[in-house]
Amino acid sequence: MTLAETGPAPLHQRIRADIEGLILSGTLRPGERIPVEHELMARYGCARMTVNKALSALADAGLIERRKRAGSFVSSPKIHIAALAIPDIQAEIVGRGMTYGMELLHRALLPAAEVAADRMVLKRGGRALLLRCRHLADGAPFALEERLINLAAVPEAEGVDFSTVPPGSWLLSHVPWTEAEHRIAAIQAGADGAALGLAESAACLLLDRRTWRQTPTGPAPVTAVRQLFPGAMFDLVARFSGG
Amino acid sequence: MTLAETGPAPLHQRIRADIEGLILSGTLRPGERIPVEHELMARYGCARMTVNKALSALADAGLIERRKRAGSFVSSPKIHIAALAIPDIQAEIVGRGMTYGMELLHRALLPAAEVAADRMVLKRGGRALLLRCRHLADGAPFALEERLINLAAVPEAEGVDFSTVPPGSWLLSHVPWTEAEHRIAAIQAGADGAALGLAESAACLLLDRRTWRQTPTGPAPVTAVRQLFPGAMFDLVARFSGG
DNA sequence: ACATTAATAATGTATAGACATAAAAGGGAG
DNA sequence: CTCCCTTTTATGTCTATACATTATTAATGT
Repeated sequence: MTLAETGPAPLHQRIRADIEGLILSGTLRPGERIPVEHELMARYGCARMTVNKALSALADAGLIERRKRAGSFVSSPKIHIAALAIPDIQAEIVGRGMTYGMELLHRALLPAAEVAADRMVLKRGGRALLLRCRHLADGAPFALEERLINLAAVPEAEGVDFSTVPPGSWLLSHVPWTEAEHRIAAIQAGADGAALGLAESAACLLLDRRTWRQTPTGPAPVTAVRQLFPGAMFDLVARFSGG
Repeated sequence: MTLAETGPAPLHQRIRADIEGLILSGTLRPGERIPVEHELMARYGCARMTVNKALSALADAGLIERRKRAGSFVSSPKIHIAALAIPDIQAEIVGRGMTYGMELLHRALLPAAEVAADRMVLKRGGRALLLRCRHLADGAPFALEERLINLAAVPEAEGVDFSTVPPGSWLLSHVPWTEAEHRIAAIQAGADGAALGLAESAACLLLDRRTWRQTPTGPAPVTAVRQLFPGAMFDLVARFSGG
């Protein structure tokens, strides 16, 4: 068995790939019409459902728009660039081929009154767990994290030993979240610079994320994180896509 | 016709929505098994193809994983957060309800030798257009942009009057691109701060983007941009998704 | 006991046909 | 000419069936 042995792709995937190729290569330009289903049926010698599956997938992916009676048309590139926001710093570091380490700097239980309303809105009498930790990649500071966990939504968190388990990784695998709000900003390191080995004036990336989970009585806040990254750059490759 | 009149959704969408709801609400947790197709057929009183379409869509969306002989399982949340990188600053500003303005600060034709290889690799004898401009929102500086356009890939660009048309908007509507590479970083404003009305030490967001277009002889560079945003924050809301 | 082989249960792909739905195009009445 | 109605075309959904693929489980033969 050689590596080149990919095997033949299913027909609907081939049709999809063919058309995708035509669009990405510029042969079919935005606004142009794609052959109607019956034509593709004839061209590939298959049933309409097969063609339909391919075109539906392209439509789902946002590459084409389908209009009844009119046909299918290449959509103009609406760019939803993928990905930033690192949900799991441990996974990110390991994925970069470095060894991960963490230090728990601070841990406290806060009554609702002490939690800033702009970070998380808790019910009266609720409590939150405040964690402050430092992530290390190959021993060097990678990020500083301050996190609030709503103990009403995630009571199990109180018993977890977060001195070895990164809170983000633990939450990701234990709590389903349904909505998140992100903010990204550039700020000067200030007093936090020391923990990252930076000057106070050094520019940092600040990632602010709050997540909610769906409950019968509406969305309940799960966690709020603020992560500070030193000068680090995030590279991301995006492909043309309208989804 | 009232707004509430949504009409009944197609069955496969309803099935999909039902299961998605179970997952997002936490009733079905990551790793748990989803009823097999025959069970769903019975429950909804429909054909297997219909159930299959719903489950395939969920799998495409990354909410579930399907294994032959074993069944379908809720996947653990792999987060591909949507969107950052502002492809069209004009659209972004207008979308925020502000008035857009721009100033072309500099325009030059560069021979290939003068283009830094880390920004764009040009063929011998090729030329690039260098543009430097400032974007304004409601009259205030919004971003500083330095852009290179490969004239071999986009010869028409040489004749365009970029003193009124933002280069990003023009390129987006005239050149199909197929691949882009992004970088994001936080840096201190330095000498550029003045043009943005900032101190030299102020932290800025730097967005670096390079795009290619597919050609018969392989991908050809189209443009390389470097955009500097003052303290601005980008907000984005993401939903649970694995796509 | 162990390796090999067969049965089985689940998903994956595909077909041919049916009816529904939407929008464009055309035709006629006023 | 304009408005309204009908026709036509293309997509949207769904069914019932068939066979392919794959991994597990069970059976079998040494």
